[in-house]
Amino acid sequence: MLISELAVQSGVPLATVKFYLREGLLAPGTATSATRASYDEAHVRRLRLVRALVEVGGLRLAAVHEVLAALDDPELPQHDLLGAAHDRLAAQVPAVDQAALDAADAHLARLGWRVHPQAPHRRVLARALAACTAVGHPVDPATIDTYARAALMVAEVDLASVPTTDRALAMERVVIGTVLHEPLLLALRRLAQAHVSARLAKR
Amino acid sequence: MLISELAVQSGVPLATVKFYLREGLLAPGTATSATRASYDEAHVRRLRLVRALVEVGGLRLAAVHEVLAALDDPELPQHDLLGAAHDRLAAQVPAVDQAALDAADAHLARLGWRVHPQAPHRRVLARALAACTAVGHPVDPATIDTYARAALMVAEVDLASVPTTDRALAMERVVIGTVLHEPLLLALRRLAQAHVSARLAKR
DNA sequence: GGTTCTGGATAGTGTCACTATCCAAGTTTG
DNA sequence: CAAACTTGGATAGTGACACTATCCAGAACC
Repeated sequence: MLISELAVQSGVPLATVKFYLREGLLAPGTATSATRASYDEAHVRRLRLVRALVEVGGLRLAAVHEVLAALDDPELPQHDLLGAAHDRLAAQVPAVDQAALDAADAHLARLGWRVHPQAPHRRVLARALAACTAVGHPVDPATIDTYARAALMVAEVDLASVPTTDRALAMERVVIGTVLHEPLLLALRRLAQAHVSARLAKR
Repeated sequence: MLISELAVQSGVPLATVKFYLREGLLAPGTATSATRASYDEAHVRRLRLVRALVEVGGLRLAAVHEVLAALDDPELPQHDLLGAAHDRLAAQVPAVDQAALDAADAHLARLGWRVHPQAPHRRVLARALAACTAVGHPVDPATIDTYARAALMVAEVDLASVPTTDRALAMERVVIGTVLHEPLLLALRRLAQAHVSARLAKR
C-alpha cells in the first residue's frame, strides 16, 4: 500500500501521516525504491489507534508516544503490564504537596487498597481531593467509598477481559481499556445522573 | 481588597487575574476611584473555582465561561439544573454518525435509561464506543452493563449530596460534583486496577 | 515523455492560555 | 510637596501544541 492509500484507508490526511512518521508515531514503511515505500494493515491499525487515543482519549502526542513505546516493548514484564501502562499514561502529573498526598493515602488505607507508593494516580487522587476542598466542597469519606466500590467493579471487568494468552493483544487491551474506556465511564456517569435526576423529578 | 492582594490571596498571578477580568471570567471589583477597585471574598472563591475547573477538571476557558454563566443565571429552572450544567459542559462535542448514535441508544434502551434525546453525552458515548470498535476492541454489552451499574451507584450519591434548600449552593455542587469528581473517579478506577492486578498476581 | 507520486526538509497556521509592557491617572510615603 | 509606587485598561508578545502547506529532486506509471 502506498502512503497515499494509507492516508485514505485510515482517514488521516496525508500531511498528518507524514507528520506522524516524522514524530516516530508510525513506523516507516518498507522501502521498495529510493522514492517509494509500502505500508500494510499494521500501519492502518496503528494510525487508527493513534487517532483514537488523541481524539477520544484526549491524550497528547507525547503521551501517545509513551503508550506506543510500551506496546512495542517486548521486554516489558508480563506481570506489570498494567503498571507500565499507567506510569506512561500519567508521567506528566505535577507534584502535589505532602498534606494532600497524606489525605489520599488515608482514603486508600481505609479502603484496604495496597498500591505501589510510586503509583502516579495517588497524585491525581490527591489533586482532585485537594481541589474539591479548596473550592469549599470537600469530598466526604462515604462518597469516596461509593466511588471506590464503583471503581472496583469496573476494574474487575477491565482486568477480566484482558486475554492471557496473546501478550501483544493483552498489552493493547490494557491500553485501550484504560484510555478509551474512560470517556465511556464518564459519559455513562453523566447519563446516569440525567436518568436518576429524571426519576427523582417524576416523583 | 486591592487587585494585587486578590492575586496573592488566590495564588493566581496578577497578569492572569487581569486576563480573567478581560475575559469576563471574573466580575469587575467595585470601583473606589478612577484608578482603583476593591475585591472581596467572592472574587477569591470565584478565582479558585476557575483554577480548579481548568487545572483539575481540564476544562478550557470557553467551557468555564459556560459553567459560570449557568452558576450566575438566576433564571435557570431548579428542576433542570443538571441538564443545564451538562449541556454547557459538553456543548462542543462534535457530531457523530447515525450508526454510532444508534448503537449508543441501543445500550441505553437495554439499560432502561430514559435520557433526553438532545443529551450531549449520548454523542460522547457513541464516540467512545465507535472508537473502541474502530481499533478492533469492541465493547461487549456485559461490560457496558457493569460500567452502567457502577455509573448509577456514583450518580446516586452525586445527586443525594446536592442540597435542596439553597439554590446557589445546589448549582455549585452540581458543577463541582460533575466536573471535579471526574478525575476522582478516574484516579480511583486506575488505583482499583492496580489493586486488583496486585491481588491477582499474589495468587 | 509528461503527469503523478515519492520521501524528506522546511516553513507556516491557528488555537489556546497566558505573560509582559506601556500608559496616564491616582495614591502612598518620606 | 515630590518621588515612588500602584491602579485599570490597552496592546502586543510568548510558548506549547498539533498539525498543514509548500517545495524539491528523483522515480514510476501511462
